Amino acid sequence: MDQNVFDDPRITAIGLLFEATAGLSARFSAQFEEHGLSAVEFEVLMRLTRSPGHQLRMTDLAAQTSLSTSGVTRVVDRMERDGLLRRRACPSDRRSSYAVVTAAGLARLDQTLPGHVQIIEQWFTGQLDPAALDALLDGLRQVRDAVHPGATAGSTDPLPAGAGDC
Amino acid sequence: MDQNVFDDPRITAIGLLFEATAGLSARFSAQFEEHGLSAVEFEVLMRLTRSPGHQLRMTDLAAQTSLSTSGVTRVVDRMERDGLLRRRACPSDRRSSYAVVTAAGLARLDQTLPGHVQIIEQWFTGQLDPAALDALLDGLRQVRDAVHPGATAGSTDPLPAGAGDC
DNA sequence: GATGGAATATTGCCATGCCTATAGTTGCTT
DNA sequence: AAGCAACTATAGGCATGGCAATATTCCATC
Repeated sequence: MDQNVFDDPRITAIGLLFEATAGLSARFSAQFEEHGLSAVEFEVLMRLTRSPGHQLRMTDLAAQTSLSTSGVTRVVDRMERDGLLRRRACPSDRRSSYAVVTAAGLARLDQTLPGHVQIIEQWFTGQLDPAALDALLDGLRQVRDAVHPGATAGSTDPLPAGAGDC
Repeated sequence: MDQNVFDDPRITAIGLLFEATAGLSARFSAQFEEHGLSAVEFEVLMRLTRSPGHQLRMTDLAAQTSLSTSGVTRVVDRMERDGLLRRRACPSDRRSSYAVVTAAGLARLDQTLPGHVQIIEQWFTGQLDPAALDALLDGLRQVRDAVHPGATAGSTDPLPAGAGDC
């Protein structure tokens, strides 16, 4: 084991990426908690709310988040219990069901978003002058397009419909 | 709930960061699994191996990873069972114990690292020309320094000793 | 119109890891 | 020296979420 491996610029680079992301995640989680949400619940709320009709099939929601389908079942269970979502049967396909954001869910997201955006501004976008930020985002976009995990959390991607026929 | 919120450039920016990171994480996890490691175990192995004597106190290991102290107890349990680490009592302070990387642990890391670095090169550093990469890393460094979560995964930071007196 | 394969959501079982409580040390203060 | 607060590692209880199995529904093919 060569000690110099740790000084490899690639190791350093990936370390920077993960440390920056982890630091931001921690701040987000703390703020979500103030509003009674977990990071996953916020992610789900964002994805649903920006989808047509504020709804998605369970499968599509899983594909667009960091969760498996069973994970979606469970987080939707919790959020339905808390009144943030409700399930709606799909009339044209009795296998499917939709998760729909309720008024309470929209209100919760409304409460949470300003602080969320403010944290992004304070610790991320606001840390860099506009040119540096553009350069950073261009680089990230290129990496994201390359590694493309489907569509995950942040929701930058064009929406792959999913609301379909119901 | 204003639909335009989702087009806020700050939301877009944070989305890019998290999607890129998530995509890389997924590739890493797949490769770690080929070598019988989880992401956390790799993180622990990296942190310990780059520390003086290939060892850290449990507390320091927790501070330098994404785990709590009880999380460290449990991951060290597993890795000790698998022969990758062993515990060593600290003679000068009977409260403390060290996690020490074994020869098998070093060998496992040796097996894993080349592929890991290759993935970084293929999907991250190699995706950008040198100037763009530098710009990206400068931006990340600035964000990391601002949000500074202590020392986490990637291990870019100078080491806060921790091997101390034993 | 049957039938078999694909799709969908859910559940059981399990691993992981956090929070809190606990027990053992240490060292400072009186 | 006795007491006490801080520190350290661990264990119990709990929440989360993945994988595999399951039941239901759809659809294409015969």
